[in-house]
Amino acid sequence: MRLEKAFYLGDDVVQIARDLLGKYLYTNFDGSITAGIITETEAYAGITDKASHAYGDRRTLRTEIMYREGGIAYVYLCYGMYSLFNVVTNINGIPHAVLIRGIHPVEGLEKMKERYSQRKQNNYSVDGPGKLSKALGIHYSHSGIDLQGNQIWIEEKGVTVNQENIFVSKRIGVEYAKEDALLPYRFVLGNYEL
DNA sequence: CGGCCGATCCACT
DNA sequence: GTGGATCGGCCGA
Repeated sequence: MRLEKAFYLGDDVVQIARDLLGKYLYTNFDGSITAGIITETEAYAGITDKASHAYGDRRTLRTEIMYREGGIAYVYLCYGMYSLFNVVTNINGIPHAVLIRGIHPVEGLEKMKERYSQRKQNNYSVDGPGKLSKALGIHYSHSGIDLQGNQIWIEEKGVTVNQENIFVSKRIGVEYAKEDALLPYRFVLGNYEL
């Protein structure tokens, strides 16, 4: 079952980040479907969050995507070579987003491998926001696309997530955000049952 | 227009 | 543990 629009419109981005664990992230690019179970997320809480690109109500061509109604992708280029995939949440005008940091591949493994063909080591792990975007064929040019469409979408497929198996921590790589860097907005899924 | 820097990853010591 | 790759976005002038 594809997640309905309402899932993305909630105003608690931290809870949504937690709820996305165990969901299936699908893509359909260049003729192939690839998918993975979401295992790691981070919440970015808009204009009051110093780690967010929208901190201080910074409206630019790039961040404008996050201000739109929830249920679309926000993808941006990081360190000049990595596309990082986020899910936009909340109503129009509030720039909340959830960064997907890790997945467990479940479908289209050969295609993912192909996208990694230039890598020297045979390591198909997709723990890491840059790596999973590459494996799934997500590019920063895809920023703004609708998650109800046929290119990127998320499904609930009955994975049982026990709250005790969710590890909570501060977010990665946001030291510049000072005190907000310490917020417990990162969620990692340990064991789960299909 | 110039310059700085990043929600990363990999190779190498 | 460390540094290089690599470039769009953002800011200040």
